[in-house]
Amino acid sequence: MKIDPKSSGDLSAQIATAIKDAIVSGVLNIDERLPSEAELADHFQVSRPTVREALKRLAAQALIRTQRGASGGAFVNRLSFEDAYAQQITTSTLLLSMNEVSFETACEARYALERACAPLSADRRTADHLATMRAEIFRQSQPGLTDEAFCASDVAFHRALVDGAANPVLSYQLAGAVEAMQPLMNIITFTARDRAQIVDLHSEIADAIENCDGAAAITGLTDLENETLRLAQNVFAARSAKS
Amino acid sequence: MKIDPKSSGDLSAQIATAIKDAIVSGVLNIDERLPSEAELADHFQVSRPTVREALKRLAAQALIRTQRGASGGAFVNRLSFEDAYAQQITTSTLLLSMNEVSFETACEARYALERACAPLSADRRTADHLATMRAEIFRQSQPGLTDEAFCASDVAFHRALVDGAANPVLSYQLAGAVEAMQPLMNIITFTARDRAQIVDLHSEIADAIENCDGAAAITGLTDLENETLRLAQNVFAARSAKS
DNA sequence: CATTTCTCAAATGTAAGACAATTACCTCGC
DNA sequence: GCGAGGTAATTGTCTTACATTTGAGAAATG
Repeated sequence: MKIDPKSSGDLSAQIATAIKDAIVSGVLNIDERLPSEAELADHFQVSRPTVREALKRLAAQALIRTQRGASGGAFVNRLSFEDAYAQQITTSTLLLSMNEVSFETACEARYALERACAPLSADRRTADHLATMRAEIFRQSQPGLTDEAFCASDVAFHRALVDGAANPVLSYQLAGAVEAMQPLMNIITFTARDRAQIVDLHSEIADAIENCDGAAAITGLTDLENETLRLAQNVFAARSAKS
Repeated sequence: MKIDPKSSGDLSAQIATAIKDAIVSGVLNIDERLPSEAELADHFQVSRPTVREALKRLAAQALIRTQRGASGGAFVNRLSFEDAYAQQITTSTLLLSMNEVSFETACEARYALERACAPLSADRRTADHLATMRAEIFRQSQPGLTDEAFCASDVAFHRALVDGAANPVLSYQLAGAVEAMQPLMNIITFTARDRAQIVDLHSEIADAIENCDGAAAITGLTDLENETLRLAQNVFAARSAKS
């Protein structure tokens, strides 16, 4: 399983890679126990702290979990969709915030992906998904809502739309695209009129999904994308005019 | 910046979270140097190995990079699209291999997402993208190709298609969906006739992209999805008949 | 005999100190 | 002025030790 080829980087990185390869290639199966830290240290001819650093690298990626006590140790972790969601969201968020991705680019990607889900969601949505969408629409129409809460509700609405497709792989992929947009959306300060328009479009989309009309849902999403872009342009124009 | 709230988990996990929050919230900027390990240990009132384990967790997520020597240390890393690609691909691959995702579900997600890129790619593809697609099509028509090489070329073809959309966020999202499918595709042993059909569909898609015809590209992708599903069903039927 | 409690061993979690390796910076000699 | 070498700072690694948790078996007790 565990040869350590003379590659580059720290020892802990090399060991982490070796173990990761063993997991990916199936040498180590799910829920199988890894050798103890002392045994690994002996095997790789390094000290225990070095092994521990390697294990922490893997734990950070949710590849293993550790348990203390007798018959404890490190176990290969089944990567759950929830773990993957979380990783996706933080990675996507950082990617957008650190790389000066234009609002247009991020928006385009998000709505392109959402439109991909729309026909499936129109086919398969359950009453539960519809109820969530309607509830978020209602919340969004409440006047006292802060901008942050409005955006959070927006995310919840779109999550329900995506989850309606009943395809966990799609949900996983979209989680990053939808949630990572929230910080960008938060910079738009919505006027009452803006919100009303968005809520109307949300209702239009929800209607289309309820009527199992995928094409109408796509149209609604496209309209929403254009509206979002228009609002963003206003904000950016006002900002550059001020400076 | 760095308070350590009484949360759960190991000390190293808590410290890693604290630093990550500082990065995400902007307290630490890109390329800014973190305090030295000794200073962090002093600040958090833990030992240096514990701090190191926390830093390794962050390094595993490409959030920081470290440098030895005087004026070395840990620096906030700009999360590049390439780093994010790599993370996405390994996460997606493990997610599919560890969760008994059906071939149909993965296939549906992949082609739904690709169809989302098709119109954009038809609009924006460069000669370079087209050339890559044609070259991969040519390679796929060579008779001596192994199944693995055929699948790898398939991935390269679809990557070019996706990259043609000229939207790095889309490329990032799709990288996982496309590449993670490869292990699943590899279980299909293609006959010569299968390959010819797939190559024809690839050509059809490339033609559509060349002619800036997004609708035709979507049609071609849908046909390819159906063909892929048909092949997979044959394989699964043959397999269950044998057992 | 059943049940509770104790103790022990194994494993991870944490700490402290030391040394090696690397690298920027400073000083000194020319 | 400039190059060579030394020096300090910092990460990388090793060693040793102790603390904490947890399961399992032994022992005590009803």
